[in-house]
Amino acid sequence: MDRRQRKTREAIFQAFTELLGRQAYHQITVQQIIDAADIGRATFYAHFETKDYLLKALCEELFNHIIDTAMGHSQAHGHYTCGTPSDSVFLHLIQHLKENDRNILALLSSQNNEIFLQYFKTNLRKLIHTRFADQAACRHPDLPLDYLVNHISSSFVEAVSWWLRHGMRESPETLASYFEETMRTIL
Amino acid sequence: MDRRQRKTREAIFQAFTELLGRQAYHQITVQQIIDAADIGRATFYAHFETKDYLLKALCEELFNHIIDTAMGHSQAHGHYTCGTPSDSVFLHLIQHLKENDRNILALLSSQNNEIFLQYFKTNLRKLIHTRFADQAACRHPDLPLDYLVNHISSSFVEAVSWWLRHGMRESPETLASYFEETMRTIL
DNA sequence: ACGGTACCGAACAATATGTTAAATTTGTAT
DNA sequence: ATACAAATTTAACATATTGTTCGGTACCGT
Repeated sequence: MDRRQRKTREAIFQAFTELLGRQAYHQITVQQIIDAADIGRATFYAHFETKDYLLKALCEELFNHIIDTAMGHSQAHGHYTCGTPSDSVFLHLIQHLKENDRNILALLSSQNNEIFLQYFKTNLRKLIHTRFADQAACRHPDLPLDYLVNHISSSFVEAVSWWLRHGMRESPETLASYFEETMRTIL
Repeated sequence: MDRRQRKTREAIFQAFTELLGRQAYHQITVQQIIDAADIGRATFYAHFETKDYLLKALCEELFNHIIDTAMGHSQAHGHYTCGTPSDSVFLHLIQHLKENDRNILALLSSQNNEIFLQYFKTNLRKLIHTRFADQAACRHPDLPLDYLVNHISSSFVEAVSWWLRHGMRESPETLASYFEETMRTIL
């Protein structure tokens, strides 16, 4: 990819996330992004068809990265933590979030959370499915697998969301233990 | 309230919900609502300052009603079902949803679900708090009450959301039993 | 150094928003 | 039944945003 393209694309993402930290998504105008990124109007539309597509691209970059590293983590350490392999993944996810890459915490906690949590949830379902489906299904043969996967992943996202709402007072370990406790019967 | 006001307010709500069944909230314009409701432009703004306020008003009417009746139900039948008072409330909630008052199912399931689920969740937290706080806190003294309430209510909303996504194939009783099962340790 | 391509800047039509004013219809209280 | 009050209508208005177009400029990769 052309160097110029990378730079403006990065500038747009940068400006966009910075704006998202201050205002709700719906209230942000393309013009604001253009001004903040300091680019020409036509340039923006050369990169993204719409504000919605920009959001989508940002989310994909963000969550694909998070889920992928978590995926790698859980696989790499899988055979070292046979006893309770679950908390390992979730703890790593929380810790990774706390590193606040690209100011993701602001995006997840602010007025925009509905949008981002939706993406988060969707991506997480894949992880949970490949990682814990067998385990959960074995413990609850009477529940549909879909239902279980949905319950686990949405519960985790809601736990993180709760954590953010309350100013992240708990340590990642504590939060992970909270989550683990509510999932005791399931995982 | 003036009869004319009631009628136009109702017409606006009617048109709005009907539109929400077909398009996403953000894509709906005030003009569309005006046309569908067949009212003058100024009239709309005399009733609602903004599209967002209209949404808020609709949500409040919708969920206040649902939660209130559920609240009443649980209190009225409380002493008859001392054994498992929990499923009673949740089952009634699901059944009430299935009656599809004001086409609420379309709103919850369509592209707008994030918005409505958010309202649903918020209102449900109050119900859960006054109804199950003691019970849950007693079983999990080491978890913050906030966390528990959030977990229960969001799990229920996610269960309903899952149910809708899959075409409501299960009966309300079955869904309630699924939910009950995942909440076994907690409630 | 050269060809290609990404950027700029300005202008453009189209559309949506929210407000205002006067005229008209309707409700309600007496 | 009447009269006053209040809601609705219609049309016009300024403003803001969107997405596109085009000629010109600066930059990249080879």
